[in-house]
Amino acid sequence: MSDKIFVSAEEVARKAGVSRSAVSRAFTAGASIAPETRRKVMEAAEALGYHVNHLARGLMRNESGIVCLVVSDMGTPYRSALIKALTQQLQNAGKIAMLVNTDRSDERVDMALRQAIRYRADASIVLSGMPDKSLVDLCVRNGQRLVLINRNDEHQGPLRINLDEDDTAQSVVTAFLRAGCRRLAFANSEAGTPSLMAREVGFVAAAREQGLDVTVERFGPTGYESGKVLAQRLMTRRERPDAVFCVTDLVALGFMDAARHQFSLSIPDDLCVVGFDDIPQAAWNSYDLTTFAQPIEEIAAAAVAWLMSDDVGQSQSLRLNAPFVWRRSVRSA
Amino acid sequence: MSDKIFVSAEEVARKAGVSRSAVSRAFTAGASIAPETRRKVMEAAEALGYHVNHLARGLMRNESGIVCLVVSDMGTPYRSALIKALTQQLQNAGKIAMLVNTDRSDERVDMALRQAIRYRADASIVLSGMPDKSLVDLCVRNGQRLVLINRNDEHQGPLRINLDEDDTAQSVVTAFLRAGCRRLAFANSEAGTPSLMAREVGFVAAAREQGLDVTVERFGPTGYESGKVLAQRLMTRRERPDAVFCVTDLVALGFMDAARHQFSLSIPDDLCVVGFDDIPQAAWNSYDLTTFAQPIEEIAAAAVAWLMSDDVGQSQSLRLNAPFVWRRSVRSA
DNA sequence: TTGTAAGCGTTATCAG
DNA sequence: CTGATAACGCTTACAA
Repeated sequence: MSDKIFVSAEEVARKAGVSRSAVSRAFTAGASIAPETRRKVMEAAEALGYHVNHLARGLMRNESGIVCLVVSDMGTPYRSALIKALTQQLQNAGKIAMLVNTDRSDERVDMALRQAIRYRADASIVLSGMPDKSLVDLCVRNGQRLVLINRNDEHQGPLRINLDEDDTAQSVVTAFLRAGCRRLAFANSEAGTPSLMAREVGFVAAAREQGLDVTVERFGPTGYESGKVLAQRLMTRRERPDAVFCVTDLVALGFMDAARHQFSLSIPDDLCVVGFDDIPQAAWNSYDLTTFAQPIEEIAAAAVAWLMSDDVGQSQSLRLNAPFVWRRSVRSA
Repeated sequence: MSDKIFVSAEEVARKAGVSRSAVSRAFTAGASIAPETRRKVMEAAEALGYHVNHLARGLMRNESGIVCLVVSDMGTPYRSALIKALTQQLQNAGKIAMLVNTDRSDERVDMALRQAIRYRADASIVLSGMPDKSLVDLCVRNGQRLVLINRNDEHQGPLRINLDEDDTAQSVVTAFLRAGCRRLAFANSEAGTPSLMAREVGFVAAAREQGLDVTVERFGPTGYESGKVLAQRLMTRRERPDAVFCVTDLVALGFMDAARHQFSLSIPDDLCVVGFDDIPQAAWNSYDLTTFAQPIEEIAAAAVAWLMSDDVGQSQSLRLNAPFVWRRSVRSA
């Protein structure tokens, strides 16, 4: 199938009239080599089209330079934005991203981690799903770094990056109350991941503190279509909600579209809506959605910084803020 | 920075009481090994947490299993959908995707291809930008396969996948005429890539055949915000267009939002809009955009099939269809 | 600063 | 079917 014929350091050495190790040194940052020798090597390398074999280098150095990104739903705005930020920052740090798609079953996350191990990835970053504990242990035991983004769990060893959502529920409730809303609802998916469920629980609790009940509805995957269905369900209730907190922006946008086009509701006059993520579409004129901004660049920066750092770094947990973004989907006064 | 300590085949061999090569065979599909021996090996491997080192395997087999994806604007709906399809299909074919972000300068595409060569990727798939001819040659010379998606150019060696857009311009003009539109416009970005420019040229030509002039406007990058600016420019003209073909869906959605919210126009009553790509957002209720569907799965399938195929495959060019998707942004009668 | 030589973890070859 | 042995292309002591 493939018969690649790459030029090796040996050939470069011959052409440049130096030893094999001189070639190696020429391509190693901070190696002790005479400028003149390096020039000769580089010249020969350029002429022959030589490129260091990172497979071999990784084998020797015990450091592949590869970082494995484990992701599902990568077509989604939030996920793709995060992938973009991560690949960019990894490249800036001299690493290269390997991308594993884990759509379908959760078992795939384990497969992904296995791939990472096979390629001796320096680290893995898990954006979706939860790897089996035994595999996490295996990674850690093998000295492979592991970053878990938004999977609030109790694994030992890896870096866990989560959002600090202590205040979000409070903010939303306050916003809704100020807007004069009293019939609150929460639109959730059936994904049931910890971070999503925490959002629901927090909102219900915060509302109760103000003496308000929340109508909770859950349906399907976490996306636009589910938002529409959730609107159909919530908006046909006897006590129609006048404010809804949607578990993500995508759900919120679907909700808004159904509310407007199927129920002829006006937003924010008849219904206030808040989402979560601040995907680009949330800012589009048709929606102008009030939401919380995922600190994407900070997440990526934190992940990369940690996996580049020298210290052993025991199990560590990081909490980042998701700032409230005020737009027009909630009445202001 | 990293001191990974993975278990090697040697250790497994010792534990299983067999030779190193037996272990290798146990993990090689179709190798001649006794079932009992394989069982012993697998058992020991499982117990020790052994995983074949693909760096070493790639070195020996001269086939890394890596396919390099070269992409810019990966946060965009179309791009991320294509990445998703490609990673999925590559995995199904037993390959793994390496992702290189080439945002910023075009020179980065060359850097990306260099990375692919360094990791001895079995193939590279370029979704954005144009690599330098010398690098393409280098890849080809080294026996690395190369797929260029939507970069209609004249390189030798690689597989080129393009859309067959011969009929699209015609379809759009016909649709606009049927809707009773006479003042046509084309909203383009300033990216100036061949495929985008071909869209413009084709549309202008098709309109002229019907005796109609097209007002062409170009602005900024190819995205939502540019669409808004383009609307501002086109809709303030003396002869206000009553139909616009936007170079991509993202541009079209921005255009629609500006037309509606800044010029209070009704779509499709005052203005007909057609886009290109059929990103998920085009189907959202707020837009319901008539557009052409990128055959994403077919593109991915074609790319993967070609790079898995055995035949030497001389320079080859593939043209896929982008079906017209009728929605409500164009008056039907 | 340079070259020599050993070794990284595999797989392919070739006897047995 | 199995086990030794020689690659694969590179880095890194070590000695010169």
